[in-house]
This record gives sequence, structure tokens and C-alpha cells, in this order.
Amino acid sequence: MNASRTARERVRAELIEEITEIARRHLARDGAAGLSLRAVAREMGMASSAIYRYYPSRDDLLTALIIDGYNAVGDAVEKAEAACPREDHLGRWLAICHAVRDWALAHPHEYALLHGSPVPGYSAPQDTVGPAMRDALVFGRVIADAHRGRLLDPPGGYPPAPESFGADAERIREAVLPGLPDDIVARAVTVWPGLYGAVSFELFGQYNNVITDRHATFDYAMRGLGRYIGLPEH
Amino acid sequence: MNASRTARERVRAELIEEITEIARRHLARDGAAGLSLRAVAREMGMASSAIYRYYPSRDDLLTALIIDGYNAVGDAVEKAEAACPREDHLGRWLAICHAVRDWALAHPHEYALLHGSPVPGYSAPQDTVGPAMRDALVFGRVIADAHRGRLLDPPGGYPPAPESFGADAERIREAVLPGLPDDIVARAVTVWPGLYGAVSFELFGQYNNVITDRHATFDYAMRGLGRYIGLPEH
DNA sequence: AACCGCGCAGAGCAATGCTCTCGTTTCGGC
DNA sequence: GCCGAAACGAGAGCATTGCTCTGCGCGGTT
Repeated sequence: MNASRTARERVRAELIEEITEIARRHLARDGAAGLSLRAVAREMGMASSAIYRYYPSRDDLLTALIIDGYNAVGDAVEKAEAACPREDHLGRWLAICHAVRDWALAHPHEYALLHGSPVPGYSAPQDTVGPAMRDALVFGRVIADAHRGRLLDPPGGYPPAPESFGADAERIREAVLPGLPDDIVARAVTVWPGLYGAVSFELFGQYNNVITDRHATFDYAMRGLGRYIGLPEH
Repeated sequence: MNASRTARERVRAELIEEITEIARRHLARDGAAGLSLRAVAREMGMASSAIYRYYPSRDDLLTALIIDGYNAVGDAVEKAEAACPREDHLGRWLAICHAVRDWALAHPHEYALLHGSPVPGYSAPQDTVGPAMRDALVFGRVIADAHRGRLLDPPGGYPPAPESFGADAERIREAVLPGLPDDIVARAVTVWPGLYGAVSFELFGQYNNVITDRHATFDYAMRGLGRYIGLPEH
């Protein structure tokens, strides 16, 4: 019967959900290194071996948490950006930046899992690339919108994008920056890691005893990068 | 006797050196997660418990490796920068950037240890801050030199540094950017994480299936950041 | 009603970090 | 030169981990 089979699969899905939920809590508290399948099993009141019916290995659990993490950032970024007036492109960019930073500060271990060292024998399975791109997609939409409105005026005095960048630019255009010229795409590839570099620096302790007003400093830096790619000050 | 006492201490120092050496090899091959005190002891032909006479815990070994790593980057950066003509400030900046990137590509696991997730129960002991600053010191010297030669002309059209940044700027001035105005210091705090963000993106796999000509793309991005802080194109 | 398979528990294996104890070597003050 | 104290090394042991294998029992299928 289809209904009964679904019943079985439903309880299975629920168990997977519960395992993932507990694992996420452990991750948030102890970090990826402290995540133990046995501890999760203990908390669920089941034998450690039973967990393997749902996640074939610890790394698979990690992968699931990575995907969840990317989706959480994606949600936060999308929501923050959606709350801005459409024509305030710089504001939308800043909203993205602060959403990433706020989420990272609220979930440091999960952020470390996403943008820190590749944890196990790594690999980064294909399932992660979709969720991992969501924030960049939002970023691309902001830039593309500004460009469509002829509002992009990147400051001059910078070197042009290198010749060899053409092929990469085309691929990036198709994925996240439709219709934008090579120079803007190249600047995007400068700006986007800049955002994550700033967040990682702050989160991984490089700003200890250096920067105190971190919100303002971050905001300033992101404003600068926004200008650099051509977003107009309002 | 001083010599005899030194004899004991010398063999001790040699053993510590050997342990660290082997550990570094294991780290380079297997990553921080795979570094095992027992494996190191095995390779040295001594009991695992004996290792603890030299490193009281695994984390202490990791800390030693972190310091070594920072010093290795520092060496590479200093050497690369020293090889440039003094008046070619943009070239010196680019040399720094490429030195960091090249070192990271050659020692991915060690780089991850330095700039990835804080590994154990983290903490970052005080001994690491000196070595950790060496590359930034070189960077600061380049900018300060350019400023002293009145060659710094940061492109306009960017927002000024926030009010609250003054105190932080003063601290940074004293440490690495002597004599520079707040605006430049603030831009430095944008640019410096930008460098590491770019390296981390490339190394941690965010550029997979995105950027192919990574050297050129990196060089372009760093040129842009160099211009942003005011280094003159030559 | 017979049966097949999924889900679970328990034991077990190979590792790990770290501690303790117990001999042995070495150093330094007498 | 001698002897006690400190440093050193080995071995066993504890708690913990990821993961596998072997059964057992209930649930759903035919």
C-alpha cells in the first residue's frame, strides 16, 4: 500500500529531521570538531549504531548541516535585501553585507563550517553548490538592477580586467550577473571575497585588540566596496 | 656546570624540534584534523606518553605549528617585498599579495590552520600575535613609505571614515601605519581582509567551476585594492 | 498466515588524547 | 665522588570516537 509505505517514510523523515536538529545544536555549542554521532544518538535515546541507518557517516551529517547553513544565510540575505527600497541599490548591498555578518556573529561555528577550513577529508559534494550560491545570486541581482537602471558608475583610475578573464566573466554572467560588462564582473570578484574576508577576520579573531567599533568599521568597508563596484551613494 | 646542563637542554630542544618537524609533515599531508600525537610518537620510535614531556597537549603542538606558520608567511612576505625596487610601491604591495597566495597554495593545510576555523577550543594564545602581525607590518611599511613620499592619491568619491573609528585608527597607526591619516587607515582595514578573503576563497574551494585563470584574477583584484588605498599605478 | 526486510541494539575493532605508575638516567649541590 | 632530586621513558589503562557485524523483533506484503 502506498499510504503505509509513506507512513514508514514519514517517520523516517522525521527521525532524520530530529537527528539533524540535535546535531545542529551540538554544532552550535561545540563546533564541528566536537560533533559526535554517539552523543547525538545518546540524546535521542537510541544506540549509536542505529544512527547509521539515517546518515551513513559523520561526514554526511556534516554535509547536511553545511547545506542547512548555506540555506540559512541565503534566507537571511534574501529577507534583508527584500526589505530595502528597490531603487536604493547601495542600501540593498549593505543589507546583504550586514545580513551575512549578523548571521555569522549569531552562528559562529556554523559560519566556520561554511567558510573556514574544509573539515574532514573535505570534497564539497555537488549538493552544496546550489545553496552556496544563493547569497551571491542576491548580490548579482542588485548589481544587475543598478546596471539596468544605468546607475552604475564605477570610479575610474583602475586597471582594466585582464584579457584572460573573458571566459570566466562569461560563465559568471550566466550564473549571477546577467548583462554586465567584464570590468564590472571583475570588480565583483574583488568585492565579494572582500565581504567574506572582513567577516572571517572579525569572526576568527584577527581583529582582537585591533578594532573595537566593529559594526561601524565593517559598514564603512562595505560602503567602500559598494562604491568600488559602482553603486551610487544616495 | 653550564655546559652539561646545556647538554640536557640541548637534546631536549632537539627533540622538540624533531617532534615539531614530524608534526609539520603530518599536518601538511593530512591536515590539522589528522594530526595525531600517537602517530608522531610512533614515527619517532618512542612511547606516546613520552611526547607529553615536550608538548603538554595536542593543542600546544598545534599552537607551535601556528606560530611556525605565521613566521613562514612572514618570511615569504618579507623576502618578496624586499626584492622590489623601493620606489615601486604598487609592485611591493603586489609582491606581498602574491607571496601570501603562493605560500597558501603551497601549504594549504597550514594556511587553513592560520586563517580557517579556530581549531580546538581555540583561544589563540598571546604568543601568536607577534608572528601573526609580521605580514601586516610589511604592508604597513609600504603604505607608510608611499605616504611619506607624497605618492598616495586615493581615488575620491568614497565616504569618509566613521567618527568612531578614531580610537581604533590611533592604535593601528602605532602598530603598523605610522603617520597615516584616518581615511587611509580605514581603507587599509578594507584592503587587508580583502587580500585574505581572496586567498581563502580560492583555497577553500569557492572558486571551483567559477574562476579558471586564478593568478590573473587575483592579480587584478589586488591591483584594484592597491589603487583603492592610493598606491599609484606606475 | 507465512514471510521478508527494515529498524534497532549490543558487542566489538581500531584508533585517539591524556593520565598514572614505575623503573632509569642524568644533573647539581655537597 | 656521592646521593638525592629532578627529568625522562615505557607500559598499561581510561574514556571516547567512528564505524562494522551479528543478531533479534516488529511491520508491512503476498
